[in-house]
Amino acid sequence: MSEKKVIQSVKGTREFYPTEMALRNFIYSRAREASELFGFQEWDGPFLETIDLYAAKSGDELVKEQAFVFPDRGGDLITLRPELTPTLARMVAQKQNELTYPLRWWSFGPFWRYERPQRGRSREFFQWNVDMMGVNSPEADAELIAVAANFLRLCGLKPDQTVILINNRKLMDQQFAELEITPENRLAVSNAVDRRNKMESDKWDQYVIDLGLTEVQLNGLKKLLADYDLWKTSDELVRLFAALKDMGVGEYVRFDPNIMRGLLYYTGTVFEAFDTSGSVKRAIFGGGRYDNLLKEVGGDPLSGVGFAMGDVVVGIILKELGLITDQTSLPAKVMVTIFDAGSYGVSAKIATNLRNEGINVILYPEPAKLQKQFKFADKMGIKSVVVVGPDEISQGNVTLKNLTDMTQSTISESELVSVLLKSLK
RNA sequence: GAGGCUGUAGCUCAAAGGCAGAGCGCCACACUGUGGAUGUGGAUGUUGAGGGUUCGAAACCGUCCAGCCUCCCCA
Repeated sequence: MSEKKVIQSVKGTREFYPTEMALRNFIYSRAREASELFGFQEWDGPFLETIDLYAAKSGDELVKEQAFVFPDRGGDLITLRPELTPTLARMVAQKQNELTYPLRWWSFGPFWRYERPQRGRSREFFQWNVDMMGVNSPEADAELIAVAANFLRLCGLKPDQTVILINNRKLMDQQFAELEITPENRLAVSNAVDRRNKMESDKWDQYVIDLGLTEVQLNGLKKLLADYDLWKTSDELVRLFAALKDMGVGEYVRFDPNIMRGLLYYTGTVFEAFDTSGSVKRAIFGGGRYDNLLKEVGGDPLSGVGFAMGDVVVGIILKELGLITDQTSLPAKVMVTIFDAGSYGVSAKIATNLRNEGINVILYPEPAKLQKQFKFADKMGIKSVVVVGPDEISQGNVTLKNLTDMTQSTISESELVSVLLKSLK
């Protein structure tokens, strides 16, 4: 440790020690549970893709600036996948007429983006993707939001700790039209809306004026963005919020006209989730309806709705709120000690019997002072320790110590399994 | 890609040009059949890397690397 220099990991990559792995698995298991509650099927695509797949969305900064691209030995440009949606579009397009719709798919896997690592953002991350394709209705949109809300609930995040903000691109487009904002200008205005909470108020006003809007339009826009009842004028949103209520997640959602989302392909409902403490300003997840995705990869038009969630932001929030109740990193609840070299065989057989009953057991790997073995058990969080010394062996007994309440009792070896099964329940 | 802050023991940090330290953790013993407590003792560093200035650098200067924050973008 003192002389050799440890070679650094690649910048922005993740190292999952058992504690971090438990967090990742916690997120993965909750994502799976939420997905499966709604009948979604798990799928995955390649981690490597050609750059052409992403080039279909030309002009996309995601690919040009933020993708890991390198030549393979044949000189072709290979990309570490920065997102899943193009892969989804291709895989659906390839079997478009064989698949059964509405199609409900979910996926959880690694992605890479070459950006500056900072809080909530790394170059390597895991992302949960959930999509429904082949149906276009506010109720379908509501189902996706309900999956996401159920994930929050399963993680122990309460409605007062997180909120899913919802808007609709069509509604905003119509409002922009009423303000007589030209169609060419609407994208830039959308981006301005996205950036509004990052800029000072008067600077933002000037920014919007610089885009070519009049004072009247600016004031109309500001009034629009403050109108939290605007959703009542949209049939789609009225139906969406009704469905969300019926699906039991009304507490988690709120209309917010300021949610636009940068991605160009969203055409209707859009949504993003945040933690209300504001400790992490980034969205926990985001998604929306896209109606024209398959055309770009050669398929027939097929509408869909989906969202994606990275593991980094939600991981920070779960850690901060102390919600990691999972004991995934607990290796075993039972440890069998080795009293001395001569009794190793007895201990090993006891451990084997317990394992045959499906109990996870650590057998101390060598004779050592009991003190040392107990200390190890304590540090590993093991609940029960079995001691098999000369006194026990001569009587056919074992001593079982409960490290949680410090009690211990000597019982016959034949009782051990049933006593342990009972206490571990 | 742009701007700012930071980097000292495993961790959190002190030492403000003059002997590299503390707390916690770790290891051993007290305790040869029992963990967390207590006591005693012990180990640990190319001060992120490599240069420069200086009699002398953890400190000052520039370079590189890494982390954090803001912007860009986004999960």
